[in-house]
Amino acid sequence: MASTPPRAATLHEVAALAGVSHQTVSRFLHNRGPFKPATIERVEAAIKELNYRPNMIARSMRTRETGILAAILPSPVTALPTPTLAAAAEVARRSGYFMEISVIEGPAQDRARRAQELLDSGRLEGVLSLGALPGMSEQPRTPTTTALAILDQYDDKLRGIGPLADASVLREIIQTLADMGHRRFLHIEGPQDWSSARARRDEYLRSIAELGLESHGVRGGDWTTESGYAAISGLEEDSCVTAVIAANDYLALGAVRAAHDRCWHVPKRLSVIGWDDLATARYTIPALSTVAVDRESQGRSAMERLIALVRNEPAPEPANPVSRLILRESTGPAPAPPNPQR
Amino acid sequence: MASTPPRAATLHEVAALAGVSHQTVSRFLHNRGPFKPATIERVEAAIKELNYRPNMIARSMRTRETGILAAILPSPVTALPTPTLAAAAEVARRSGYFMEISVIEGPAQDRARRAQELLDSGRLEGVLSLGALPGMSEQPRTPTTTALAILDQYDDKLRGIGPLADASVLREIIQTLADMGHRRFLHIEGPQDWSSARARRDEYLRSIAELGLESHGVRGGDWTTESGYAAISGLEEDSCVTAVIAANDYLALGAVRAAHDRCWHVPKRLSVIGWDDLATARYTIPALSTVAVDRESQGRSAMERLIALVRNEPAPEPANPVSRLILRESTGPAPAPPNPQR
DNA sequence: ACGATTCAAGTGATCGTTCACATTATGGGT
DNA sequence: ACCCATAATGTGAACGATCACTTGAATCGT
Repeated sequence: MASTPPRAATLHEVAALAGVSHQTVSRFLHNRGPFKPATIERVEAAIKELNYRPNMIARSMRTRETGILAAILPSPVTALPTPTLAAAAEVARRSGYFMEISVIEGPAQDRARRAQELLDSGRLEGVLSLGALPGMSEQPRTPTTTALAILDQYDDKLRGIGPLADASVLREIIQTLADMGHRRFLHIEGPQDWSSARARRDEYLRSIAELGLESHGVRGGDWTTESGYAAISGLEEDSCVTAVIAANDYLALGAVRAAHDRCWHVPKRLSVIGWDDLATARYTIPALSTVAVDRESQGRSAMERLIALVRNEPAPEPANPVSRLILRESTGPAPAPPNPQR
Repeated sequence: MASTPPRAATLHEVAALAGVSHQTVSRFLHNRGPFKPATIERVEAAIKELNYRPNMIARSMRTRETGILAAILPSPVTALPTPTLAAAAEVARRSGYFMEISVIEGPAQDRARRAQELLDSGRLEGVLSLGALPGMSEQPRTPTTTALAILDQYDDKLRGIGPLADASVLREIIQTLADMGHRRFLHIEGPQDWSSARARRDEYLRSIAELGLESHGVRGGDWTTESGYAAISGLEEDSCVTAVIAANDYLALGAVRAAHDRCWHVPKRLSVIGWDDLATARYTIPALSTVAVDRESQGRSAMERLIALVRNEPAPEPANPVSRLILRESTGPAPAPPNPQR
């Protein structure tokens, strides 16, 4: 009807049009207190007429609550951890919060600075970091600080978020492969500023040593398929490596393809095992052995922890993250040694 | 030193401590106007002492600018389109905006409603939707509305964002396969509320008809590997389909594996082609033929369009999205007919 | 018919910042 | 010593909502 107003309608304008006070409209929007039917009608009409929408910024300014939590992730991640994020978002939603995702680029140092800016902005009630932030640790919300929870499988000091399930699975993997006759291993690691990557690497080295097996070393260094491909295609022909443990499925897929390209059959000549159980892992050829991490429950309990920190409630019982070894076609018995030793 | 203050320091507190007016501190924070060296020193000291951080909410309330754009995506997407998002975020960053990602769950109807809420919240200066929003279309920013750009390969009315590169590639695919002797095709489609999925399906049907080839129909319906697997494993043994065109790489990977499981060699018995050129597509076995969509430039120009809408500038020249057919190991000549016809 | 009680709605301050404007130093020329 | 331009800083009102109170209208028992 009327020409476009110069700006969005405010509470006061609605109130004026409805012939009531601004406070009445505010109460109406929050379903507080009883109203006379006539009032309801007039206010509703005015809201509709002006196409009124509450200004969240003004509201947040007064209440100091935004209802928004952010999940932040480092950018150079091959694929965003969708199931983790989805589970976290679902928990947030059910608790009345909205979760947004902020991708923070750059080296670890920069990331911590940008994360601090987010924490200080006052725009967020809590921040869930996927991946470690150098020099920062979990903190509850106070009038001066925004709550921060860190999901990095383990926090920086390896104080367990749940038991060290991570490590135990790696040992199980190596034991299983050893039982199949494998003696010489290779680890393709992830970026070492991820504590989950560090934990896998460390447990790999420890298990190899404790079980009296041989390691041909550690390669890789980021989370990409290319890196996995390079790790295997760069291997000497006589390396005698028969089993490869990759820090994630992308690395493992690259490794499988590299083996294929140099005519090393997987698993007859080389066994490969990944980590994460990507949605496609059971459909690849050969189907990829991997570690299924319960990413849903991981995301869920991290978000529950964050919300407890936001509300200054005691931390909820953390769900035990269950990491489960899944053997598929990419692993098998070690090949018979090319030239028998005795 | 001092005990934790009841709440974060404000401009006024800094000003009081430094012995200047709040406005001087504000100016200082924005590098406006010259200052006496002594003033600079005192203000800097006060900011440090109180660990002052400007409250972005209060600032936004006054300036009506938040510097924040959001990319929204529907949730049931197998993997977030990382390259697109990264490119978009980079453009935003360079233009002085911060891009956050909001995942909106639920059916198309709900999504549109939630998107509208985001648009109305006042928290965002612009919204970039990946995927169509029923009943909503691109709009510039006005005092009462938030800018909205939609990236769905093509917008709802198929008014080309750039030329219909999409379609032309599909025709090229079919022509190429026909040249290799293929006569009977199958399309595995994506969800039809995505206009890109619709465009692929429509062009598939049109090309088949115009080139005088046969279609065994259309299967699929979402973007998942499972769906692709089911499409092929459900195929009759005597379907005579020799070429499968999937609407994305996940569907294609499922199709390849299903073929493998029923002992249909890819590509000797069945050629499969995907869409998107996933990072892993060139490493799968067999390496997947696919369509490389320039997702970076797609994300980039969508974000440039959004920023122009936010600033009420004329729309920038859209970069021509170049879709390029990449033939790898999963496609090959059609098999000789099992029983020669003449 | 009147005071007490509950119902319904109104008033003005406030959150922390920026805007528009007013005011007070400072220094140089005559 | 005075004026004036410019440098440097100060003042108070917005922004649009909510909070903490206060006030006026209806209801009811006696």
